[in-house]
Amino acid sequence: MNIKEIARKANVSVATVSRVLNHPENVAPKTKERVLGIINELGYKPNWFARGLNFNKTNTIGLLIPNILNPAYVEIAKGAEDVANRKGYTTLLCITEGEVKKERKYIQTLIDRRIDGVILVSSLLEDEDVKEMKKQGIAVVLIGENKGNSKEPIVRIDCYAAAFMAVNHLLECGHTQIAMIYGRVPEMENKNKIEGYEQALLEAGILKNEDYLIKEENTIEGGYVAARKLLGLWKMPRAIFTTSDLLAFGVIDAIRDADLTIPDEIAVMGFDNIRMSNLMEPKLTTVALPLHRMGLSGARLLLDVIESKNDGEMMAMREIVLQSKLKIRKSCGHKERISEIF
Amino acid sequence: MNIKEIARKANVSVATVSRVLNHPENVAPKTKERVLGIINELGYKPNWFARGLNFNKTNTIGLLIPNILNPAYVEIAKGAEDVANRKGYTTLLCITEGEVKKERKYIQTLIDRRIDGVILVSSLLEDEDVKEMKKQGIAVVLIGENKGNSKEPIVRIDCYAAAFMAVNHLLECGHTQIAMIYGRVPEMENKNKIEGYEQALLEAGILKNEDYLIKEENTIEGGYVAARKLLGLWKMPRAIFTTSDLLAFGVIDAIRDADLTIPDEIAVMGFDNIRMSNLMEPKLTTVALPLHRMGLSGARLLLDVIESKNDGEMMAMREIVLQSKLKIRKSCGHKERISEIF
DNA sequence: ATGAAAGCGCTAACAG
DNA sequence: CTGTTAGCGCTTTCAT
Repeated sequence: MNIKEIARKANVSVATVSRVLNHPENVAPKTKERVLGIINELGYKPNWFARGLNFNKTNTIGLLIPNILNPAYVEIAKGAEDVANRKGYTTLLCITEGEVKKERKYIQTLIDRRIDGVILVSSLLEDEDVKEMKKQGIAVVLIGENKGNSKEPIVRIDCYAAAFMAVNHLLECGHTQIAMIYGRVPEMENKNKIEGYEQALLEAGILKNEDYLIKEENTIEGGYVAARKLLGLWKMPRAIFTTSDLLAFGVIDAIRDADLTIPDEIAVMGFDNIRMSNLMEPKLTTVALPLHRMGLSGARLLLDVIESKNDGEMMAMREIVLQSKLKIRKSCGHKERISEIF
Repeated sequence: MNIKEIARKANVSVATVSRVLNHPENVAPKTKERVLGIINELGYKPNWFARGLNFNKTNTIGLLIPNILNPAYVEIAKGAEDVANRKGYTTLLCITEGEVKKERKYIQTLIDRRIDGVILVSSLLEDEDVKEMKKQGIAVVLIGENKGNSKEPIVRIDCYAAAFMAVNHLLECGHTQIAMIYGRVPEMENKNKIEGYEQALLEAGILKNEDYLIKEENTIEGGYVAARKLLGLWKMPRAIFTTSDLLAFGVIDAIRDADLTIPDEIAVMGFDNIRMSNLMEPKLTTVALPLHRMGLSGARLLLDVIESKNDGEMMAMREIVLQSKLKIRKSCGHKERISEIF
């Protein structure tokens, strides 16, 4: 069923039907009523393609995240989707598995489908890729550190400071043998976290130990594997800082399998504060990120860009830096016990 | 840039360019080469809308799931997306929050966008809604029990049998005071699980206790709340069967907060076997579902329907029943200890 | 093997 | 306020 059919049944021209749908204010109440009646009665829906062909606007955004089995990303995605939905946009969720190749492939389909904009979460895409998208008229917003460090609007947290804070907490708990396990992705974020970790040690006058810095898949399994390496070391670390709660979960599992106790024999610090981090035994001390808010802000930013572009006014570069804070639970020992240690 | 431009630069007609793209076998090698050259050089991409206007095929499927923060659904989604992706389809992930209203809204946008098919996971949609979609030419496949129990192709597991098996295990462990916490959604699935639970008790000659059957949100928080109620009962249950691992997590948390020990003082049985269920302390005994495979099979089924529809051959109703099995870990006590109990 | 031209369903400028 | 009509970019007959 098409607009012509509706026009015929309503005894008007297709233009009038179209107007009823797009500029109802320009059509006589009586005809409007009649046309609307027929439309509802027949359940007519304008053809999406024909519409797009004219408008070249899809009311669709893309959302690229590395891994959907990591609740941290899901939280972000959920925040973004909420906003998009509320504003009448549909979201295309793309799981990149942390592979640039997959990202590029997704970007291509997204461009094909003429989406209005895209949110890149911890993407490995280069400046060049971003340029390409913008050339195709697609708005781009970043969440978290991205490789293509171009001047796009971005929502992020200060990973360097967050890691510094986390490691400092470990230090305050009396630890000196502090290892760090970081995920292969997100690349840039983890780089900053490493700097924070190293700076904290440096300021505490602790020499850095290459064996204490391990890169692994950013998954529970990755954490497990990395922890095994650490636990097998001649001089085992007494505290492990991980760049994600998922990694921390794996670490905890490995420590349990090794019959060591947390936090007495070894402390574990997470990062993200996903829902399940306080279900672990012991409850995980971690860096709390405003994940949902990150997604929210990112989507808002993107929609702003899209709509301001429609109005022709270029948007100035914008950067939103969100706050992270330490969530102190049980896995790093209690501050009250510091005295016991010394 | 459009097909006309390519045609001009290649000194051919638009028809030829179109043919190069769609029926390359019908165009002379030399011209084909030349046109392809220009296309690549200019990075030309056919307009998605114009294409759709002719084909009325979008290579897109929709995937409705109740909750993206439940890893069980995410696993299913991932399985489906894998298949879809591999076959060149894009997936529209829709999070329904277990609300029919949201489901209907999503269905409407999906229809608008002329997607080729949709996978309904534990949907609350009625037969009528499904009819509507099919009328609009959208293929429908179900995963899990759905409300609209229409004759659509479906992938499911036998929830009744699974619950029966789970409760039986609890029985074998010597339990008699067995409670059940079930989620508000998925509705039909949980209904079947209740039947399995009641049947198992019946066969064991245990009278059913209305206080022992609790409905709550299908989340960690829901499990916590429900467990609190149970623990506050005059005659507290000594075993709790939950219809999802997420609920079980909340239950475990509540039990810990009440300073009770699992499984000695109270046993917990989960359902789904999501990745994190063996990170809990104690490791969760649960009903293992082939989640990824469910998604996989669902997507394959859907694509079959879509493509067979294209070939005009109607597909017979198909039902795929997958196997669930008990994953015995620590949270329900050890079988070896049954003797101790008696 | 290629081109001309008729649509696909809709929107919007233009004319009345 | 409403109708006529020319596109939007592409595919596909039907000729040649």
